[in-house]
Amino acid sequence: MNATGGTTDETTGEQPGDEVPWGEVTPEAARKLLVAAVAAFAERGYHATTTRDIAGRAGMSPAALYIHYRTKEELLHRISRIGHDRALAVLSAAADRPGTPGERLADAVSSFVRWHAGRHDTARVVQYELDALSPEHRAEIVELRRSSDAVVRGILRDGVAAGEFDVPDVPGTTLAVLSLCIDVARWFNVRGRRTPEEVGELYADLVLRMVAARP
Amino acid sequence: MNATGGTTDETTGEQPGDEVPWGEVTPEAARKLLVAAVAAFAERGYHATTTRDIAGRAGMSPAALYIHYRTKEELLHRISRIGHDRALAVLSAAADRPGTPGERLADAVSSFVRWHAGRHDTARVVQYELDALSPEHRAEIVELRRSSDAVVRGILRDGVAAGEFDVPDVPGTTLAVLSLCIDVARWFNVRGRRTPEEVGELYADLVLRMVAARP
DNA sequence: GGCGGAGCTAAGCGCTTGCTCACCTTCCGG
DNA sequence: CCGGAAGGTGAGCAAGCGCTTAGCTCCGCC
Repeated sequence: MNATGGTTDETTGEQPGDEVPWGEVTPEAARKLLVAAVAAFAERGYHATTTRDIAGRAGMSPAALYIHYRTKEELLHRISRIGHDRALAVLSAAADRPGTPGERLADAVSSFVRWHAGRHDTARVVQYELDALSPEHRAEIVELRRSSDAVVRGILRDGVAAGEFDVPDVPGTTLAVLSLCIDVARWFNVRGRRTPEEVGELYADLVLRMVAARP
Repeated sequence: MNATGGTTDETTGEQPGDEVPWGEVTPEAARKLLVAAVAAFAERGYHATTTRDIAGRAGMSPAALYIHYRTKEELLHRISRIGHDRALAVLSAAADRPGTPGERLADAVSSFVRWHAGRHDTARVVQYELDALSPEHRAEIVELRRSSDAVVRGILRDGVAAGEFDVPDVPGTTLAVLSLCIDVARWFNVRGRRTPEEVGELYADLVLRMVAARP
């Protein structure tokens, strides 16, 4: 079915289970357009990006976009939906692994941060272009976000119950932890000094200090 | 000159030294346009806001904007410049007050957070519309941002030198602290459960835990 | 008491935007 | 060998954009 025999996968250095970046977007042309849109939205923002710009980056004519997507907003929605699903999957996987609350929290934070740093263009679109979505699509994504919140809050509650954490304000601290991780997408620079792994480790340590019980 | 005799100041409940929100913008019409622009940019983003929208909110015709500002981008630049100056002033004032590094850090974080929460519409424009500025204007603002970084890094260094803090990675922790504070502008909601003061206190506590030396 | 300039508006210019449509390929089952 | 769907293009439409301009009103000043 795929037009070219050659593989055009960009190796992104994530876990082995991660495959091709946007492999789930099935018609090859639709995938190319979506990848181009992610790059454009991340660089300039949704409203400053034109459909001609997206099509141009994908090496196609502007009209081609409307064969695979009804509107520019639907394209953003597809990106947001898949991106949020991925981020939530990364977070949940870490949270569900066995271990002490401290180990699970460190794992969750470092994984989540690694995703936001490594896929920072996707993450930027997903986290910062929410308001460009239609009200219905926005509501759908906000619901996913509540799930992320629940995952982190769950770990904190477990740690408090086990006497391992000292967290006076669990909802507030959950908010702070997620905010810290998400904002990585804003400032992370590929040409900067830190790798996604280093930032993940640093942040896991900082978050553990935030919640650790004083002995 | 002003049409109505009544004062239209919105009381914003900041420190007494803070006066009218955008008092330094001198022709009254220019101030009204700028206030309208802040509201519009914060709500929809710079690129999704039209000059007609700004003028409409200010109760004027679209052409009036170009009497006081050369372009829409200059309006954004004025907002960014003044906003960053204010935020940096708040941060520096707290950092320069006498006290232990711990006290100064707590004071700096709570003040900075209070500003980002209380003036969250201004902060949102200032922190998240940086890329809409022209390269020259952008560079100017980035320079201001480096000053904020230096202020926080200075406190951390002092605390480490005094043996009060345990911070293995000072630049990285500086980044995290500032990121945490700045991102408040993104999620803070006036109709939410927390007041700016409460968030400031919570965050000051969390940051102190991040850097505290283990006894 | 007429004058000049500052402040503002109605109208609109030139251009770009999201999106459409008539038409052209390519490919595959009968 | 051919008919028709699927996927793509060039040209372009209506609407909206940032910004300009001609002209009006108001007011301090000689």
